[in-house]
Amino acid sequence: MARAVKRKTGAAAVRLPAELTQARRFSKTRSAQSSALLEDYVELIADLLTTGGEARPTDVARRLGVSHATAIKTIARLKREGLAPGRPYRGVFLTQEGQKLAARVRTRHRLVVDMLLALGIPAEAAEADAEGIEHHASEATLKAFAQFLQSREQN
Amino acid sequence: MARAVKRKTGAAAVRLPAELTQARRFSKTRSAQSSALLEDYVELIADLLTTGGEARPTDVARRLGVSHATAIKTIARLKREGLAPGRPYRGVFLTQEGQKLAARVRTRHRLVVDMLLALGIPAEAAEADAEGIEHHASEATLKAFAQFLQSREQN
DNA sequence: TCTGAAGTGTAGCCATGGCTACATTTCAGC
DNA sequence: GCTGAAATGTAGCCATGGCTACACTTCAGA
Repeated sequence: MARAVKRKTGAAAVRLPAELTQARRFSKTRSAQSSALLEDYVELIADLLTTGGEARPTDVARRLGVSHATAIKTIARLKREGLAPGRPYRGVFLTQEGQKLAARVRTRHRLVVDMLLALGIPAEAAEADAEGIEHHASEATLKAFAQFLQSREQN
Repeated sequence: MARAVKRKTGAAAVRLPAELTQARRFSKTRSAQSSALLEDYVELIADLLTTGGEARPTDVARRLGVSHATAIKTIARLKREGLAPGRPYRGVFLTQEGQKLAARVRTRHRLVVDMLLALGIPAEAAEADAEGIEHHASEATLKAFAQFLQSREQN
């Protein structure tokens, strides 16, 4: 049983499209994960700025449940990528681009949460799941969510 | 504007529950990501075993879109965690635990895909999004998805 | 039986995102 | 003004999950 069956020596060159499609899907999922972190930071910074007028690394760290060192390191990456300017010891802000990203992320987050709530999922679970789900919802999915919610409202 | 406002020196001790809740949510999301990879591997190995009778590292790598070295390294981790036994050069299999996990993951995957399809999302987008979403759907959310689909069928 | 191609495994590199420990800066209150 | 506590920043460690390069096994076919 353990012995491998006949090697498909020649067949390896004939790559099946289905195989490639699946590989592409996984790649997409992997890259989504790398941008997810930045999106979370930007969204949180925007939230801190609007509610408190300032966004300090310590607050970011506390809200995300990571050490302040981790938060500062990631914020440095935000700066490198032109999303969040800020001078040392003076808190962090958002560039126009950062603000646009934050707005998009916030809208998307609310949409996903509303969708889950509409399905009858308890608030706490809906919030928690949305945190993970939102980074993997394509435009098509978001549109479908919006349409579902809209059709719901009309009844 | 850049100057930080009054430090809330004493208030730091009075941790808001909302803050902790959010931090907990993010932690949960982070840990979900670490198990997501193993789940994907186990699901794929199960699929290869049922359709082809064997699961070879190269096939796994090809389907996931990673190098064979990466696949082998992760499969080694599966072995360490008691999910997938296998002797060198003889393909990989699943322990009972691994099979149970695979079954759970497969059911969940299909549920998420069906849900997205039911919302009118195109098949390719539904498959791709499900790949990311499935790892973040709690029991409550899965139950809600199932109920939604069931109510749909009755109409 | 031999051999070479394909598959498998190993070594070692990189980036990311965690962490702790330590150094520096700021600023409220004396 | 000083000073000490809190915030901020830096250094360096670890694990994970990618990769390439190279070494070793297997086995189909000559």
